[in-house]
Amino acid sequence: MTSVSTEPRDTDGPTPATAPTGGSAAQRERRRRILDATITLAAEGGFDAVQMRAVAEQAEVALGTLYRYFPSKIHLLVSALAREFTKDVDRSAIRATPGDTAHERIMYVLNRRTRALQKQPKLTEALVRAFMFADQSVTGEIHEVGTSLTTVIARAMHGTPTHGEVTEEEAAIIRIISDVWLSALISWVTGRMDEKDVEKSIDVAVRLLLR
Amino acid sequence: MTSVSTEPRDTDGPTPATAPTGGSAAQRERRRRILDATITLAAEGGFDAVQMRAVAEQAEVALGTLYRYFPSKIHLLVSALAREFTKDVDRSAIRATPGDTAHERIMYVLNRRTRALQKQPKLTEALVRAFMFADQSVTGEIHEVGTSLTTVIARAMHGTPTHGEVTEEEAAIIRIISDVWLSALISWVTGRMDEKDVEKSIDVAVRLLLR
DNA sequence: GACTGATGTAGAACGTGTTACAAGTCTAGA
DNA sequence: TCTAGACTTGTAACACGTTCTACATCAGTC
Repeated sequence: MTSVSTEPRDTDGPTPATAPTGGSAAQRERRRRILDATITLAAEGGFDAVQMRAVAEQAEVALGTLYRYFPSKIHLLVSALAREFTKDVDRSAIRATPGDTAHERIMYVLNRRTRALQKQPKLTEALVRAFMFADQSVTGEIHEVGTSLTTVIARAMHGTPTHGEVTEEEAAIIRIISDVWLSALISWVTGRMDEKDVEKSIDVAVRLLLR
Repeated sequence: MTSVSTEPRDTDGPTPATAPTGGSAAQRERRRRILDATITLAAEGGFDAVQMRAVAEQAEVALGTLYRYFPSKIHLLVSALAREFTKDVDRSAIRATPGDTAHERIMYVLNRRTRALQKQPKLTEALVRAFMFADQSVTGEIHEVGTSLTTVIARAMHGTPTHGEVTEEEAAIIRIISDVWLSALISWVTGRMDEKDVEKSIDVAVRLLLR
């Protein structure tokens, strides 16, 4: 309970594969099944449908095991989000982003991601709400998500899949764009913006920041 | 349950004072006691300490009555936030904001608000997390908060307490600043940023947007 | 003053996230 | 093979948000 150390893992026991790698093959497999079940349930019924007992049942693990792998529902959902975003980063590394200007390229990647999320509104609702609700204990997973997003935007900005250096100013701009995108996503999830509003608000932000 | 109307109030029954005004004096008084209890509990122990039974007890109303006034814990907390923010707006209407440039004035009001929030970290945590977790049913209260924030920034931008017109572009800039401020606040609440980071990130955003 | 409908009260009950625990199973090393 | 310890299972229990029920109170109307 007194986990005040800076790194939240490995403080008090033999907790297994909190990280995607490590552990036995059976453990990695269990972890995969759990995250798959999470995504499936979230896609069907959103945040409320991701019930720990249901996830455990669908993943064919005991409830206690589920909690051994993911210490809370929020950790579980944010980890699922992190896994999805990581896939995106890998994809963005393969080829250059289409578009002639930084503005066009950034809008391309963000809109593509936005539309993908909007095709699965329930899933998005679950993941975004978990992300927003996360407290200090989820710092690691949150950071992973942030890094993925930053990397993708940075690559789009430069137009190359290579991981070029970014200046201080560019980093600041990227952070602001991320903030705006996330805020817009929240507004969309909670029904305060429609798809057009989301694209528009990001477009305006990018235009103002890159001028 | 089928409250798809644009205005969420008065759809299905004799629900009393959802709005701050209206109802008998005794009802306004109960509403005030409930929100006071909410703020007190939140200030002491944060989101988790705002337990519906505890709020009801401290406000000296029955649990059922509490739910009649505020249909969920989230509504309750966001309403409390809205009340606090409204006080701010009233204050900002009284006198001009100090500062020679829009940048200085905006930073002045946002930093003042930020520091006030940081003096009561538990309270802020409770309010911000509720705000983030709010779903569609809380649209009204959320909108109230957003309007307050926008108004305060707009006044600071122009340097006058009068409610002058804002251009499309100014409105867009204000929205982005709000987004950044909120994101920074979340990061601070969840321990991913310290006070300096918050001020800095807003300062950078304002500088980039007002240049 | 008595009736009536809305409002408030007290407390039980339910659902779901989380924790606890006893017992079974698997793995590494002797 | 045997044993120790970690891991997994199944299940019960607990906490808190939320709902429900039966009764009390209060305001307005006859």
